[in-house]
Amino acid sequence: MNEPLNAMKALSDRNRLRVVAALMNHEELCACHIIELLEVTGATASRHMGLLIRSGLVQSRKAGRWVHYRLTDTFPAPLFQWLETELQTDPGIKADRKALIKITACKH
Amino acid sequence: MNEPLNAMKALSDRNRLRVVAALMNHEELCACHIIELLEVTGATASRHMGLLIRSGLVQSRKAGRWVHYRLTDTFPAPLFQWLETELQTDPGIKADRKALIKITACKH
DNA sequence: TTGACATTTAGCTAAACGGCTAAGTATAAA
DNA sequence: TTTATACTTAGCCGTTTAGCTAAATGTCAA
Repeated sequence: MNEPLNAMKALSDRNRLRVVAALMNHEELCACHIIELLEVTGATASRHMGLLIRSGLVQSRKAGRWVHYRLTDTFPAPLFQWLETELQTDPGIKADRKALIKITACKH
Repeated sequence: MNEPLNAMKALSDRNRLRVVAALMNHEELCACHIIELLEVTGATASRHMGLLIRSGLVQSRKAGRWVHYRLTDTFPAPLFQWLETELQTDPGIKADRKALIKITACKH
């Protein structure tokens, strides 16, 4: 039960769900993008990402000073499918998608 | 985002996930069955079930002094599918399934 | 109506959690 | 090597949550 339980715990926070939704549309995001999207401190973002990584839903890649995050290739497909359909029409997620266009404009 | 978020919150607790897993195999369970399965007080079980109902994943049916719970017919199918495959092999869930045979032996 | 039983609600406590700041680590640039 | 930058870790604080007991509510039986 631990695998689904940990995934549920990881997704039971609004900001972490926002990050996962963002990663479903962006392949890869830098820590600084996530900080800007969530409007939290780097410390807070880092703790959220650490939890997502320990849950097995997200993986990170270090490139110089930057860390890039992406969904793992073992991200549960049914979960992905469900979130995709549910979050498609969500106002908050749509606002995030729009914000991310500007946020990801400056590449690292 | 609220619909998936509330579902995730509802399933981010071990005992509530156990209840949902039980309801995936039993169509309908009485409050007293859930109390016996989780080995918690009636008050605790009631609070968990209230939260599951507010999340939209579970519905209740009052029959005299007893309340019966079941999954809603709008329970997200992808979520159901994922849980079904993941929980199938889980030792804790398997133990619950076994325990439920005895627990549900006395019908109301 | 009274009593017994099933469940819910209210109120408490301890633990978990999400936010922050400050300090630590690692890498790149000067 | 020193300084600046990107991120993580540690520690604090207020809020939420899961458990409990006790009291309230609702229903059936005597």
